[in-house]
Parts: sequence; C-alpha cells; structure tokens
Amino acid sequence: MTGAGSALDQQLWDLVYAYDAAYDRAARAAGLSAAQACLLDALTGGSRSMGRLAVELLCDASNVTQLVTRLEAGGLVTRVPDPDDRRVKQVSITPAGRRVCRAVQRAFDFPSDRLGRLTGRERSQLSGLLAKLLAPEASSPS
Amino acid sequence: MTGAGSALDQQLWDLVYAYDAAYDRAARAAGLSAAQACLLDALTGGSRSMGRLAVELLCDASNVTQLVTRLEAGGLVTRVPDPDDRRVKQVSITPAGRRVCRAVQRAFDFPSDRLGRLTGRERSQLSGLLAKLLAPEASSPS
DNA sequence: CCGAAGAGCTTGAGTGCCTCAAGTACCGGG
DNA sequence: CCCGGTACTTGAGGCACTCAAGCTCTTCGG
Repeated sequence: MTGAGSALDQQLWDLVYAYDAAYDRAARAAGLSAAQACLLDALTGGSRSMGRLAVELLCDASNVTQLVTRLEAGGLVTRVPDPDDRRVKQVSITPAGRRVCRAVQRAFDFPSDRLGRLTGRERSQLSGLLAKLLAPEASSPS
Repeated sequence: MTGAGSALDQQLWDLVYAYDAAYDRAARAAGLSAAQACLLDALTGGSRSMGRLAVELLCDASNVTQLVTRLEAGGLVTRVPDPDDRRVKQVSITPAGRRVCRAVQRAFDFPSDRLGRLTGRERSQLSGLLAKLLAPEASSPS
C-alpha cells in the first residue's frame, strides 16, 4: 500500500532507524555528536590530515575544520602542522580522546546485543546475505 | 582491533550507512530533506495533528512546527485548525505533496535494488533473521 | 458562570551539522 | 621570482533539533 512495500522493506527501515538512534545515544552519552564520534573513530587508526578526513567522512573540508575545532577544544584531538608540508595539518587522537572513543564503543551495545541473539550459524547466514546486498554494483559492460 | 569488531559488525554499519545515504539522496532529489520526507510519508496515511506527528516522529513539537511551516510554504501540506478543538491543527498532505512523496519513493531505489538481488528463499531467510534482531527486548523476569 | 489548571501549538534563543564561496598560507615548476 | 595549484580556514547561510516562554483554547471545580 505504502509503495514498494513488503514487510522486509519495513524491517530494513526499522533496523536502520534503531541502529541510528542507538549510535546517536551512545555518542551523546559520551558527550559527543554522532559526527564527532565518527571522526574520532576514524583517528583510532592513526593520524590523518584534514583533507584525508574529509575524504574518508565524505564531507566538505570546512566541515572537518569545524568538527576538529570542537574536538580540539575538548582536548580529544590535536592538530599540528606537518613539518614536511606546512599547508597540511595532521590530526591525532589524544589519550583522552581514546578514552571517550572507547566509551562510545562500550555504550553502543546495539550490534553486539542484537547480533548476540543469533546463533553462530544464523550469523554466518546473515553475513552471507548482507554481503550480497552490499556487493558493489555489477555495472553493465562498455 | 577497532573494538567489538567482527566482519558482521562492519557489514551492518556499511548497510546502515548506504541506506541512510540513499534515503537522503532520494529526498534531496525531490527537493526535500530527509526529515521533511519522513513527515510527508507519515501523512500519506491521512491527516494528523501536530502533536501526533511529534509523537510518531519522536521529536519535539516545536520541531514539527518548523518542518510543517516549510512544507506548507512549498504547498506540500496544509495546516487547518480542528473545528472540534481549536487548539489543534490538522496537517494534511496536498496533491502536490503526494506527488513529491511518490517521487521520493521512486528515487529511493535502495531497498528494491538491493533486496532484488536475493532469491525469494533468501528474502524470507533474511526476514526471519531481522525479525529476531528487531524483536522487543526479552526483558528479564521479575 | 467564572477562574484556574492544563493541553496544544508557536516563538525565540541557542547549538550543531553541513555546504558553498572567498580568502590565506604554502608548495612546486617555469 | 612569479604563477598555478593544494590545503586549510573563514564567513555566510540553511536546516534539524532542543529547551524555555508565551499564547489560545478547553475543561473542570467551585
């Protein structure tokens, strides 16, 4: 009725909705926004330049500037000029930032809680199905 | 390494991310924000009061006021005082609103595209798994 | 019938995310 | 040395969202 509409569509919507809400709650519980939590998480793998963060987070460079400014004000990241190329700023997570990041992960119990309801067999089934859903577009040949 | 971290966790994240992005693109292609598209979609089932919308969309009443104001300015919804209780405003979708809403649904090809990759058997498997994930908390007994 | 309590919506102030357009500082090649 | 391009920042502006106040209207007790 509503359009495309099988029950599966609805389930998918519900899942995404619940997931988003849970992530937002987890971030907020640690005093961050979802965007800030994402940025911080991206830094757990090591320093990144502003530009690289913009690419990874799929957003504008000036947006990264603002996010980093806020996080830096909170002492969660540092932003230092790269000696090799002084145009570049290297952003790193601080120990405090790492703590907060872990707090977010701990508070984000949605995946473990929910996936924990499945048996090992079900999990691998789900993984296979998701892989099929997520596979890159098999685009038409030239 | 990153934390909780199985491949399944990552797949779930990727799915949600792709889903969100697709919805946002679909809404934007129709000239709406995601929030506006949600509100419009909620109205396809019939008129709703402002308060009811706030409950359904899980947000503040004053937020609804603003969203409706914008949509009304675009001629996509109407807001008329309820004759039975003149405190209440009934919000309804207009024909133009319905058209835009359908445009969003048409542009939001993510679920049909992706779910369309599965066989009927796989879809019902997935549906079963999602039902398990989405089931309300089986809270502990007294 | 009146006045107080409360419901429903709006307004105003404030925050954050996000984008685009300009601007600044710096690299590298001619 | 100058010029084009790169990396980041700044400024302006839009939208989503929240909280506190305010307004209108209903309801209920006296």
